[in-house]
Amino acid sequence: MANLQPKLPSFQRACARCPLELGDCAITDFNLWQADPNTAVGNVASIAAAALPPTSDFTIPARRLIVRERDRPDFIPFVCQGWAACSTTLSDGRRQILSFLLPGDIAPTSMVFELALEFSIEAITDVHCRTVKCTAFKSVLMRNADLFEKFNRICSYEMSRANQLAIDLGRRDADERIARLILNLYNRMKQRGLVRDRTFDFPLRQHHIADATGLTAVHVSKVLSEFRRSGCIAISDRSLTLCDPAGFNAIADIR
Amino acid sequence: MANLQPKLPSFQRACARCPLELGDCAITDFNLWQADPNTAVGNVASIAAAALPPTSDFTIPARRLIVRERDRPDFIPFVCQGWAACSTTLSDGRRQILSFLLPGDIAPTSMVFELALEFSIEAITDVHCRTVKCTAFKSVLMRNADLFEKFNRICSYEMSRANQLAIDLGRRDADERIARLILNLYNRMKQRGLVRDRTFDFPLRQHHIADATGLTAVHVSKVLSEFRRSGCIAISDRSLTLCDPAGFNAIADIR
DNA sequence: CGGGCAATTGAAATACATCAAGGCGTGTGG
DNA sequence: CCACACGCCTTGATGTATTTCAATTGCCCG
Repeated sequence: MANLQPKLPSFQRACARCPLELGDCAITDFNLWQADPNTAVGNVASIAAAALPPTSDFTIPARRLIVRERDRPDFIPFVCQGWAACSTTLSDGRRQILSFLLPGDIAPTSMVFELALEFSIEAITDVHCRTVKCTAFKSVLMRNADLFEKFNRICSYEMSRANQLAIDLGRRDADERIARLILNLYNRMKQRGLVRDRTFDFPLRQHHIADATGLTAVHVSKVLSEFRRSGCIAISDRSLTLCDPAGFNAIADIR
Repeated sequence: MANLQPKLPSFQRACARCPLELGDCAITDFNLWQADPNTAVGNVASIAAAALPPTSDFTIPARRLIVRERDRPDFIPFVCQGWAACSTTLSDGRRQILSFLLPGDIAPTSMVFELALEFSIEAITDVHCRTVKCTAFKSVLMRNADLFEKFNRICSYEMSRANQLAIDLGRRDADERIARLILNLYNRMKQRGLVRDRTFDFPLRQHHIADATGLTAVHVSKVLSEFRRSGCIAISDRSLTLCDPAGFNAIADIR
């Protein structure tokens, strides 16, 4: 994977700019850098070290599951590098992706409290995770009002994103759904400082877009071709450029 | 409305059986009966009375909005009687219903913490509500671990319902969506002791079903006709009977 | 070199939307 | 009391967005 450095030092390199540049990063929010003394800086280090839960790190290769539906993991992962997808699969194989996890994201917060998972999390690229034990995480949240509030904000965001998804799937056509998905990813990457010249890493396969928008991969291919032909976006070599933001927002019915 | 008694005494009558018969009722969970001395019984009365937030009651006629999108109400309503729908509307009029509120339900919990609402709540039948101030409710939750846990369970349920909705809208056809909606309502009414002989009050218009399933009212009419013709369900006079549970579960792709 | 995943493209099928007309029940104003 | 409008449901005819099927290509990887 082009966007992933080879070994564990890679984690630190990718994260080196994190507490400074990343505006919106769950790992920073929850103070997990501190577990790595090399990355503890500024106000991050000032939060009570005693409150820190133990973490553990690992890398999952692309296309592998990180957690499986109906599992009961006792940890919750944070994504340090790479992209992942949360999805559920029906008995006959139909699949719906509920959310994408980008670098800096925490997995769905229901993992902290729920007994059995209602979704799988699958690595799209190679994914470097840092995980926290649920019990430890819960007790940190209970003892630290600030972290608790951050956690609640994330829960609210999840809820509102889930509602948005339902509206998009129920009441928007294919063009709108796909354009909105791409813009959502664009904006989240931008918040994290991962967009340069309107261009960002875009590792999704068309079947990921299909499963996220409730369409088929064939139709996604046709719509994307049309988007490219009209000059709104350009996709090449796993990266996407937003060529005509105004036009694309119009397609996405934004504003 | 057949299922609504005339005046305020009606509230008490409808609720008289509540803490005893209703297995799954947010109003009971949060101890709001206690505000009415006549209905405080058993362990309900045993919870610290000091922790009780003040409530206020009112009735909203059918088809009226209870709260409007983008409003910032400082209260959260509980539904004592009647049905309501939470929905969002796009600029061009397309509408998606995100959830139905049945007797005993609390409105979406985001109302407690969010600043601006992302949905409207509309009375389907005449609705009798009991509302609680958000600030008072929050402080009760913070002081009472038991209530806090109940609140969290409701949040989790909301989240998992929102995900279910996305899956249904993204990956299931019209028959499945409609059957699943009806079964979901059936089961929730049953939990509340409001199903008798497989029959329950069903005040939804076909356009409600359409807006909840992402279909048009015309198509809903055709699908429902087919369901009736095949003998799975019977609908008459605002009430619905589940004639063939096994067959209907099969249509809904359950189990 | 073969084999599997990914993307593209065209033709045919289909699920659902849209359009249109009619019926039925209910409230309302003359 | 009737006329009329209006909301709600039904049904058929037609239109269309998206799926399904199929064939082809490129590409990466072993």
